[in-house]
Amino acid sequence: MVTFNDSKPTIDVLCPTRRGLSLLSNQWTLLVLGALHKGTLRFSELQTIIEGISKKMLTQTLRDLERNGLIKRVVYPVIPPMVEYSLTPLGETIIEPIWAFRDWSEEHIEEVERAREEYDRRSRLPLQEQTAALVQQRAHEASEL
Amino acid sequence: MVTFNDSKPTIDVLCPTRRGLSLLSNQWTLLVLGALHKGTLRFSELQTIIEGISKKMLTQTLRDLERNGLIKRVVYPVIPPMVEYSLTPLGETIIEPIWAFRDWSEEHIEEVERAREEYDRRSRLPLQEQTAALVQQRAHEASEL
DNA sequence: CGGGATCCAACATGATACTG
DNA sequence: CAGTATCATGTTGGATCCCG
Repeated sequence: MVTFNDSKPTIDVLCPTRRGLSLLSNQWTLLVLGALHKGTLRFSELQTIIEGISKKMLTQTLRDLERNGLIKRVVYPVIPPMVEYSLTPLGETIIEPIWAFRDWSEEHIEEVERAREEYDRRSRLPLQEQTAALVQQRAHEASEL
Repeated sequence: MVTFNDSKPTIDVLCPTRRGLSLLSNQWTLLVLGALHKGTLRFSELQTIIEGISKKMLTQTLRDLERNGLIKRVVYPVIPPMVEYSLTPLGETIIEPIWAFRDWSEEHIEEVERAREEYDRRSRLPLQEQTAALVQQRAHEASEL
């Protein structure tokens, strides 16, 4: 079986995994959740911590996370405004999978990037040399065993 | 510390997590990897299994995964063509984080969806009633303790 | 069968300006 | 400070047609 829901041999549009995947529709979501892991942060603190995020995307990401019940938003009626964000209990539960992915990235991302460079290098060669490069590669792999 | 790389108090653009995140740039990547977990599959099998994916996106996703060294592509010189895809050893390593996310989704996605409906329902109310709804909510939470 | 090439609509996102 | 609104642009992905 290759299913994600252990009931059909297809990966159904409505299986939990795909519904969950929709939460990570933008690349910032996971980073915001990760940043909030240690506790409460203000809007401006998040924007400082998450390098490169625009105000617009941070706002939008925070709204989505709040809407999905993963974070809590607290507005203090002061001037200038102050808004604090923190994980809800539900939000805390998603930290573990995020850490799993972070750990995988730290351990394997460089191998991925090496593979990518190798692929790109090879794709710039004429066809005949590609075959030769592959033979080389196989010989290299064999020598590692 | 809220960092993802345990070196700076920011989530750096080049930290492993963000470089890893770029692998999941499209929503199909994770599903394709999951589908290949049990073994080799042909292009057409993948398209059948992953409900809703277009030929174009499947092709593109498979190319990216191959480029990143996560899957292997084997072309059999027959007519009609036959192409088989399978995980590389590197690709196998990413299955565990994927399963972590799948398990989280199965366990928590319904709570997320309930929160979302609640949020949407509440946002359709006039402001005064929103406050009342929040008071209700707090009372409900308190009764659960 | 497993693509590649092209066109086009929808969406995502950055920049900028404005506000309580 | 923490947003919202608007505009401009780039990217994505589906549909379609073609090919060996």
